[in-house]
Amino acid sequence: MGPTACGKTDLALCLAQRLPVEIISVDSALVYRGMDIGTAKPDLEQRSRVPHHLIDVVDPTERYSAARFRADALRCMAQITARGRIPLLVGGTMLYFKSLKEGLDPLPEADARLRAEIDRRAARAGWPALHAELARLDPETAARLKPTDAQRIQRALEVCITAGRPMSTLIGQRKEPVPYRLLEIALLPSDRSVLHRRIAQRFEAMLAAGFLDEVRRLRARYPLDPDLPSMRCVGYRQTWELLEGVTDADTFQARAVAATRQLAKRQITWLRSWPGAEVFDCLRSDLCAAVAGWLSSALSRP
RNA sequence: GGAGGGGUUCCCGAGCGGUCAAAGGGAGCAGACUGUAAAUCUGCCGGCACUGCCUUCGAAGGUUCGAAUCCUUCCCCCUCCA
Repeated sequence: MGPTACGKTDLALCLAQRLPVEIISVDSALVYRGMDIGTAKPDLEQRSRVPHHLIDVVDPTERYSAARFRADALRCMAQITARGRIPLLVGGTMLYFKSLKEGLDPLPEADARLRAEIDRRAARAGWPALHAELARLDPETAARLKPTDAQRIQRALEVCITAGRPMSTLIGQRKEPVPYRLLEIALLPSDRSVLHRRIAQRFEAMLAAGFLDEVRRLRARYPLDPDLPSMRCVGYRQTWELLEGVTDADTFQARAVAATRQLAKRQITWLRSWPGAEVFDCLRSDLCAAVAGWLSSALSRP
């Protein structure tokens, strides 16, 4: 587990040379087919060296979810362990890690029609009005949500309406934790400014590698719109604005890099309070050896 | 050379005699997070011995009970005429 641009891919490939692992991507952006450059997806050469899973599993027009990730990851873990190998879960989507580790309550899944309906009402009445409605359906959930938190209000209403009962009564019940022993490793940069520099340099490299053309091709190939989860990914959202002519090139680049820094910050916030994780400085030069050493000794303990 | 416009807290940008440490936005920092999570949301954001004090609105003077706001000189920047 680690923030963007901290070196997860390199570390995973290095570890794969020392341990019998297959890699499972824990990343909400790597799941999209055709979104390669902007997501810093491991390339085909890298993926040919070690089996990778949960990369390129949906089109950018589709939606993925934490629940779907959990099911997919558990299936992969079963298959990998059946082959006598070790699943190496690598990524920065902390909600996915959490869902996998702790399980999810049996909530209804997303309902696109209902969400569209809720959006229409919000456009008319405003989110605070929908928050007030949630307070009638489910006071407990409304109390912990801010009237400004559109996304969670929408989800809570969706759950209450489709389940026919308050979301708060469905939560905290029978969550099933992962049926595997986890060795949790958190990568954190000892110096944030170094990570920020890496992020900027990596974005330059993405542009040089044809990131803009990648997005143009995606737009030509799929009926995309800026509200899709895929097009709200860091970098893609800003590129969309550039291609639509609402920003200039300089603003675009500054915004994309800033959005990446902010993503890293949120990931770091998760990791700081992640229970049970062994923390390594992702900037140390002997990172792979250090992690491999810790892993093999942890693996040798029953 | 002539005519205008402008220099504001890290950046952009409002303010145009007191209610101004100075709107708003961005960046940054901190945090929250159950099927959208690379999403969404919240707080902080000049300094300090912090219900107050100190430093700040290009620089230096001046007017005033009181100035980022008015006057003078100076230093930069931009537009236009030549």
